[in-house]
Amino acid sequence: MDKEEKRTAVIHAALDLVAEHGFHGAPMSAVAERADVAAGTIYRYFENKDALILETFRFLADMLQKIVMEGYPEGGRVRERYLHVGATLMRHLVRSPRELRFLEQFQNSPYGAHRRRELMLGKGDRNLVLDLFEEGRREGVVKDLPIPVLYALAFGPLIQICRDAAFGFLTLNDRLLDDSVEACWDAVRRRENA
Amino acid sequence: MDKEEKRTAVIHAALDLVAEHGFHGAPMSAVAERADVAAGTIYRYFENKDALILETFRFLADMLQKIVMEGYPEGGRVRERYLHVGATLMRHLVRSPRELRFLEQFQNSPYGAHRRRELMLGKGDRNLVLDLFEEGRREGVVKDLPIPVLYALAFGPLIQICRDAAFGFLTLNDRLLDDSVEACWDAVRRRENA
Amino acid sequence: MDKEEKRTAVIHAALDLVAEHGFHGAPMSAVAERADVAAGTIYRYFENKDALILETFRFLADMLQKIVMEGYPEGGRVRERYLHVGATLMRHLVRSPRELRFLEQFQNSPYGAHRRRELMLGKGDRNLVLDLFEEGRREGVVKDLPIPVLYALAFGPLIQICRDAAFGFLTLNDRLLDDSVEACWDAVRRRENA
Amino acid sequence: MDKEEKRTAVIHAALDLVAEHGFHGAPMSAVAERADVAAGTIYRYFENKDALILETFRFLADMLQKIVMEGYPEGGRVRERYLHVGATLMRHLVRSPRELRFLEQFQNSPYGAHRRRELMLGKGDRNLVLDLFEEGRREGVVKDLPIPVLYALAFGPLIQICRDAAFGFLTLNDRLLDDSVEACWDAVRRRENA
DNA sequence: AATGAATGAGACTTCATTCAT
DNA sequence: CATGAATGAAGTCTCATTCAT
Repeated sequence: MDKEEKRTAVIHAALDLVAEHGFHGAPMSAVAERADVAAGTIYRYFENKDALILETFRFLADMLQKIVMEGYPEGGRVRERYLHVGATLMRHLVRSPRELRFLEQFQNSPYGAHRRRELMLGKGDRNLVLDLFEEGRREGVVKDLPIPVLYALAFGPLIQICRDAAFGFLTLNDRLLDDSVEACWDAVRRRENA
Repeated sequence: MDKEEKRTAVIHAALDLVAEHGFHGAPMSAVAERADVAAGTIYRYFENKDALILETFRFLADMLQKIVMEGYPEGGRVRERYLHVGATLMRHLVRSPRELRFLEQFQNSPYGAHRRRELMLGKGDRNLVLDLFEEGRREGVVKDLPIPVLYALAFGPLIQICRDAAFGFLTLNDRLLDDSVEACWDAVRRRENA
Repeated sequence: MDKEEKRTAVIHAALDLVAEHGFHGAPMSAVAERADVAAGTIYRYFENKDALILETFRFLADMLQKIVMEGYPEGGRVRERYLHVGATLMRHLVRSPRELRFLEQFQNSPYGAHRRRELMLGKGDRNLVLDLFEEGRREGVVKDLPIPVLYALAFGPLIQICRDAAFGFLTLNDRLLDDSVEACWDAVRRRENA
Repeated sequence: MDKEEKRTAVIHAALDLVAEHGFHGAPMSAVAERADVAAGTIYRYFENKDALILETFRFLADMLQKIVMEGYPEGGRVRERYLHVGATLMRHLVRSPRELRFLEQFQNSPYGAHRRRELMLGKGDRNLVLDLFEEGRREGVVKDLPIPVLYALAFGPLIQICRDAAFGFLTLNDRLLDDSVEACWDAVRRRENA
């Protein structure tokens, strides 16, 4: 196991444990054991527990961004692009309840209180969703509401629905999944528009 | 201070501390101090910490239900009734960041993992929101989607928006608040309808 | 064992262990065990390890001051008063190698770096040794040197000699003890004087 | 960097770190970093941390001895020779608070508990100070007290005074420095003598 | 011979819970 | 019933030392 693999192993272990048992149930000792490294080793890669959790989040956020970018209809209409993002995101999360659980745990925790907005907004030069909403507003396709509101309308329900699916409150098939994304589009689109 | 008062004092103390500092910052000793009772006394009223937190959540959920019931347009149309619930809820939470914070902390924690659905669905003989959605579907006013999906579409964004407001990412005025609820209604209503 | 006894037991345990094994060899767990209390109990009486060590030092310093005050020739000449303090101090420390060792450990440690001067100078309204030196200088009995220098000349060797005795490098009888104090007096007294 | 240089680099690093932060603040990893060698390398030159600290002390003790021997008035009178040793020692330590701090840290630590006497007594065939005192006693110039007592009287205060100067409790000029050594001489000399 | 990543024992401290008063 | 001191398991993190490269 080389250096990078070990780092990744720790991140995966943290992801798993937090997803399964919450932050409370993910002591560093357990993370170490699951990653098959010694407790002290974690501290060579991460300054402290906060840093580990934060990097785990970033690892996940990066991954999601990559997934969403695959097949992204670059030149397409705002609606098509949003539907792609929403559906791709859901499809992935529904199949990865572990990641979903982690994101949930993270969002409302001392760790992630102020990082929420990093998710899915991209962190490089390009900000996928922000661009989408701004363009949509300019074109009059999307309601003239503040970005955080649009963000909440467009993605809040999707994640919650995946969560319900993960808990077994709901069975998600492709049809229902698409309908959910479409319903969110109804929330953000201007009513005069299709 | 009689028995019931003491119980309530403990619940309020727990609510405050969890809201302010998270579960992490709400040790039983601090709850006891804030409630002005001895640490051991809490255990006469609540079996353990989990039970205390859970009862605190229920206390809050009951309170929200009462608030939402006030001025509820019993005989009105589905749309009006939803708009009342959504707007009343937001208006209250936006002014009570303490309660909002607690609910957030609770939702994604070992404590509340499986209790999420209790909120706002009522727990007595009557289930406000459930009735609303079922009636709406029957009448063809609301999309024919599973209840959890409708629930996510209708309320998920509202709470998230309040949270954003609490964090200062957003300034909520009455207009924006109403527009947000209206947008959620767009998500759940059948497009053929107003 | 009542409250104050327990506090004292912890202080004694800390004193013993630091004296025997140095700060390094006095982990809180060992202090707890020696004091016959649980590890957590210590923290009811002392905020943290630093505080425990500091209070242990103060306990000792107070004790020494009391011992030195016994039989102190209040109205006597400076020489007599110094000889009393020096000899009483030595006599006590020679019989209490534990206390001696603690004081040594304490002096040059992160804990006591800046507290050195508290020792024996008294902390209340009255400062025994300071008064002694100032009076001696005024009367021309003591050399006109800064207080810290006088302090070093008058007490430094005494403590070192006790230490040597504790380590067995030296056997101290009453005669030798008195001669040592007398020699220190020679260091601080003006040569023209007896 | 050849073998001996590397050894010396490690010793210097240990000296610096212990002086600046105490033993507590001188982990082997930090020593290695400061010495610009790998952590493991230290163990090729020193069996363990204790050994490193001990050798650092010896390095310092040797250095001090060399310094004191410079300009030593070999054939001179006991008084002159003592004054030379005392003043040279003080002058050096006052300008080298780093070395002073190390010696302090060392003296009362698990490391140096029993090594104190090595300092300044020389370790080769010749024992500078011992010879001085013995000769002084024989000639009747020095009090007839055991060597450790004379040692404490003659050198204890000097080091303490340097320490006070290093801590800023005292400002040492040449005059005060000489007076201090002279005062110590008063402690060891027989009163009938000059 | 040198490296430095890995180890894991152990340090300090917190806190849910109990129980003698 | 209430109290709150006591408990001790468990958490985070450090660091002397080893060993594969």
